[in-house]
Amino acid sequence: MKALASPVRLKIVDELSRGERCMCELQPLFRMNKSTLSRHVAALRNVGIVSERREGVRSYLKLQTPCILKVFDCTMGVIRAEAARRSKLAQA
Amino acid sequence: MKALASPVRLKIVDELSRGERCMCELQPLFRMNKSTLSRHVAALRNVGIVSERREGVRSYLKLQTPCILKVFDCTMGVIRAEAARRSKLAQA
DNA sequence: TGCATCGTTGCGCAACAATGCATTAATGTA
DNA sequence: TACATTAATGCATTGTTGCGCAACGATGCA
Repeated sequence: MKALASPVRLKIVDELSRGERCMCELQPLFRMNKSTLSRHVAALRNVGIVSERREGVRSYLKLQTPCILKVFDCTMGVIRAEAARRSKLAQA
Repeated sequence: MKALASPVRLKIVDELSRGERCMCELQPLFRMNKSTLSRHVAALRNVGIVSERREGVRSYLKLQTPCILKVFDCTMGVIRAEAARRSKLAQA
């Protein structure tokens, strides 16, 4: 869960949910230093959420756990329910 | 996701998955100071994972999001797959 | 009112996580 | 071989989180 507790890593997972990507393709999507991005990806690899396939000098990343998309669904449900609850409170 | 990125809070969710509990029932399950536990519970309440019902001096907590149990399933799957991968590597 | 119980909040400290810079390792190409 | 590209790592700095202690607010009861 810690590995998913970061907006940057969630965005990486989201991007990989649409297909394999190499580090160099991810870099333009983030403003951060490439070393920082590398460490975020490493965090996801270390826990097995993402797998790596090297091809020459490039390393291609793949989402290893389709069920994570269900996790996102659950999360969005919680967010929506909480937003509804708050607007109801504000109205009252 | 940050709210679930803590062993303590995961244990709280697990306990609440078996039914409503008050703070005073949770306290014996943890060695920590009650203030710390209170903060962990507050973190879960703030994002809407857990809801609260006051009854006199006690506050009863309830898991608001059954889909979280599916998240646990997914997580266990990742953990098992990663463990298998590692033992395979170690063997080779 | 006085007192006990349940839970929250302010504060300071220690541990941990995220970041950029500089460097290094591995691979491909001229 | 020399050089460029891709990715990982060591280090220092900064920001965030977890924790216990002490104090506080709220409720119930004698």
